[in-house]
Amino acid sequence: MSEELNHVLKARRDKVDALAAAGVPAFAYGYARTHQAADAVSALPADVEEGDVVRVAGRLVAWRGHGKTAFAHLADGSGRIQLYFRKDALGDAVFEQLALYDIGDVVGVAGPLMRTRTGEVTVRATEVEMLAKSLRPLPYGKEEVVDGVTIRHSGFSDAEQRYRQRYADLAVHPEVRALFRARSRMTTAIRAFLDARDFLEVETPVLQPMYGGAAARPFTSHHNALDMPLFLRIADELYLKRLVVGGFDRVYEIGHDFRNEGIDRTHNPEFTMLEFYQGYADYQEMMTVVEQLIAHVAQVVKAAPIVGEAVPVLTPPFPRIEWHASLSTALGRDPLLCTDAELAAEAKRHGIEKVDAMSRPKLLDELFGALVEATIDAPTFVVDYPVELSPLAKPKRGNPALTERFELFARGRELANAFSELNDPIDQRRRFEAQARLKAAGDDEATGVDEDYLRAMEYGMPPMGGVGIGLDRLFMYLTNTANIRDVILFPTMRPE
RNA sequence: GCGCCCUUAGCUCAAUUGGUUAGAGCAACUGACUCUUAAUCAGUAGGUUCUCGGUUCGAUUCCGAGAGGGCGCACCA
Repeated sequence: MSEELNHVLKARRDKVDALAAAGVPAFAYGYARTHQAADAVSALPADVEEGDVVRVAGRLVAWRGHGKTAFAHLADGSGRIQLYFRKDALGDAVFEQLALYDIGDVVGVAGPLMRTRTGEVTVRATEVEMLAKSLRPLPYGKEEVVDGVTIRHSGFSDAEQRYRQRYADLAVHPEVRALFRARSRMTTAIRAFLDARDFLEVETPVLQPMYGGAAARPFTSHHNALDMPLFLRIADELYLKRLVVGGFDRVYEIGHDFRNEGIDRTHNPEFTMLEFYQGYADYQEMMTVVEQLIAHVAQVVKAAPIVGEAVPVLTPPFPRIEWHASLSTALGRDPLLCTDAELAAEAKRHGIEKVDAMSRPKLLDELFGALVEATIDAPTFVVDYPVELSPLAKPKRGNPALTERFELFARGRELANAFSELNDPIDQRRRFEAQARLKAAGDDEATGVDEDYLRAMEYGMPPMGGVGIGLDRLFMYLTNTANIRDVILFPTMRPE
């Protein structure tokens, strides 16, 4: 249906022409509203039959014509309200124009509030105005009541089309709007939480001459005037820590990171990351901040309409388990004392595949994932990871085989990752150089030596705790959503 | 990247073992109806069955290739 309009679309185009012929524009410039729909509904006192004149505007979502009268429902951001049109109140000419109105049109209506025989607050229209003619029918579903239970038939259930045409998905699904409102409230709550603790929200480059702060394949681009490559960031970390050097002791950023990797139900190429850094704090302090933050936003999302029911009540402190002790218990032996061959044998025994191709850190991580992470349901901190698994964290005081790092797990998934941040530029240079060797050897996830970052560290970087939280994943956990595309307004899709 | 499944009217779905003109609800169009709310009633119209190729007297149905999507696996410190 590219060139030839089908009859449904054709009929709507014809109505635009018919409106134009009557001197009525199909697309307006504005409408002076006095009430949102929900406010208008509550503006009629219970004991009053006829109230004030209101002006409401929104989308026609239902239409029931009755000859010389018609009922309709109009929906806006607040909810919906019923409209009542009478030929004798509107006049013949205006009433006949209503034939040119369709479900989906954006209209403005003025008139006094009234109550119908069934008690529903309704606008008895004395004026009606077309604000935007809908040329394409929205796929509204239907509701029916079977044995007293309301069953909603979605008119728009194809997941692909809902992602591609999120505007239509939102327009016909109030629960989808509720979900994304709740997500926005979560972000607002995070900002309020951090702002109240003297964190400064900052913006750091998305386009970076050198990417780092995580291990991932980047998106690459090119700046024409400078004739140089630029990369979309894979993490915020290194720029935020530069700012701590500069004297902003507490900073945070909420923004998109970009990773040029596979797409599945928990991965989108661009995703929302919260990172925050607190000078003079170590990872123990950051654990307290994280559990308070998570518990707070859970409370906020729980208060959101419709989606709140699924949200768990979280009460700090969250349990803490040690990486080493928990894996040793699950394994029945000390993993750090095992040879590589013994680790590979254990991994195989626990159903992990392709163990022969795995490095020692990878084997440790796989074993922990299979034996411990997968069993964690309620939010739990895993602390003190082996140094092999944590190249960016400071060594643990008193045990240099471990690092001061924690991850927060819930429902088997990682929600947060944090360290006592490495602030020794000499050590940092060694680690960068190791990365550079991997990169030279063909590892496309390894990064190079970031000389500017080293220069910043050499000026003196305060000790600090740093935390990264993937906000898409956090929101998925809170609302029990299985697919990341359901919490991203416009997920990445192949071209149609 | 691998495996399984899906793609039929604007939307949601049917179509017997491969068999007549691919059906239904909603939406649309025409008409009736001045308190309806899944409004109701009567009628009309609407299709490149994802694309290309093959098998067959005959393909929505079977086979091959391709496109898009879903789920699972792999990858993602």
